[in-house]
Amino acid sequence: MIDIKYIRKNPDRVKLNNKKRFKDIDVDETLVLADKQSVLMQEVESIRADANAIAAKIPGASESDRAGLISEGKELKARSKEKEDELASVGRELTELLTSFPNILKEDVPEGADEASNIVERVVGEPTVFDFPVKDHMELGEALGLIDTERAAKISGSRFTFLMGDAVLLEFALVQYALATLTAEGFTPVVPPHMVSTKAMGAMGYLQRGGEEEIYHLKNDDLVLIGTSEQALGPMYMDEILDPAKLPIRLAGFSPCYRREAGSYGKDVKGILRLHQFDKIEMFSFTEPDESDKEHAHLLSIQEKLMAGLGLPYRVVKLAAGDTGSPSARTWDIETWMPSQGVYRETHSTSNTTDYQTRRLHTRIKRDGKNEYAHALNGTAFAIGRILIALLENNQQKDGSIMIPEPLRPFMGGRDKIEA
RNA sequence: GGAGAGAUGGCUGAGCGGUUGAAGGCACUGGUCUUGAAAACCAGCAAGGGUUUAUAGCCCUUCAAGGGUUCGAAUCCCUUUCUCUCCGCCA
Repeated sequence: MIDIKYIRKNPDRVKLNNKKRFKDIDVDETLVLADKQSVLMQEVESIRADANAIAAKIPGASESDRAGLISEGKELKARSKEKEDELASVGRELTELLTSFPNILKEDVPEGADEASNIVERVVGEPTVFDFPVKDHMELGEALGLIDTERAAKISGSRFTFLMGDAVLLEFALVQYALATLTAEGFTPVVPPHMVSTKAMGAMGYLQRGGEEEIYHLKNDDLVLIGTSEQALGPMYMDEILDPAKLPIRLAGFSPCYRREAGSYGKDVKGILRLHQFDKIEMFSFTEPDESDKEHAHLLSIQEKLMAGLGLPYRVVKLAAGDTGSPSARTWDIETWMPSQGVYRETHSTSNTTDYQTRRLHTRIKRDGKNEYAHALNGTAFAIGRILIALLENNQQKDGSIMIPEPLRPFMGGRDKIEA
């Protein structure tokens, strides 16, 4: 959600921003509605003030005055009720409109409708070269007893998998490596609830405009499964006022991610690139408003540090306006080289959501006696499925074994390769 | 899952239809006293929103959350959530 005051002050900038993001939202209508709301609010408050004044007179009033005051009070009450109903309906309409606004993009975000306009900022490492026929992660994984999607399909359907054996050890090695790196950076490891209330999910902005299609809903309990730990970490400080001295708050969430993948039938059906369930370590930061840009660069640098440790070839991409998610003001993706596909695929993402989520969450900080919305940022440390693909494919040897990156070896019993 | 008790300001704890936005205590802030500190004494001290140059004033809202009764609700009624005790179940 963006600030109505901001829209009022900069209507043209908001219009331009929406246009860049290919969102057709009526800014003028929103402003008309907002004005209507503030007029109504003042009317309601003034009626209430009158009603309060009358109620205060009654205890001391004479018997003869009493009846008159009470009927006057009744009248005001009825008038106030009428206005309140009107105000509530305008409020609902306005909130609905406001939540459809995307965040205001940072100046440096490239224009363009889709990923074709994304900017490759740098390429690190060279696409891996093999002097033998390259196998994809499924061939490798099945041969080594790491991945069994067929049996998973039998019990759960498509887009599920059994990770087994060294794949599991590799997952926990990645988790350990990431947590060691992140705690050194001041992150607090967090295992969050995997189910959150629809209220919390709604406050994170994931339930509007078709968002609910993507989310598993446990209807008996009105809980939803998180699609990323961000959805549990963001609402953690809902309705709280944070002490700026304690910022930034840096959280490293480890959790499964549950995704219905409703709109992706037939896309990436092979292997473990796109699953209904995968584990992920996610970075999440709350900062002061003027620190979020610096923090965003920092999150990206941590992602690159983690990648450098694994020695995988990747590139950093800044997403174009149309490819940037609604809550984000700027998003960088890290795309890692996938030898079997011969392309870079997204393995990491980091977004500065500025005050877009914190405004709905009412997560604020008090500075110089004033309340301001904190800024929130998120970034992938490792998404287990995709990083496993990259590791298996890039590190495969001619004999079908997989070299283990050096930083993971201490967590793999000191071994340097996975073999049959 | 069953039975009961509860939720009030930073903390503690009164209030149980009408100057109660909320007694008292602790903590905190300022002052007197003191070489300094402590103690004692005096004074101040909730938050959110609107209006405003204002962290002045004025107005609205807030005693877990939501709804209701009433001219008037922290106080009465309903619903929900959470906490505690006992029983049951369980990793």
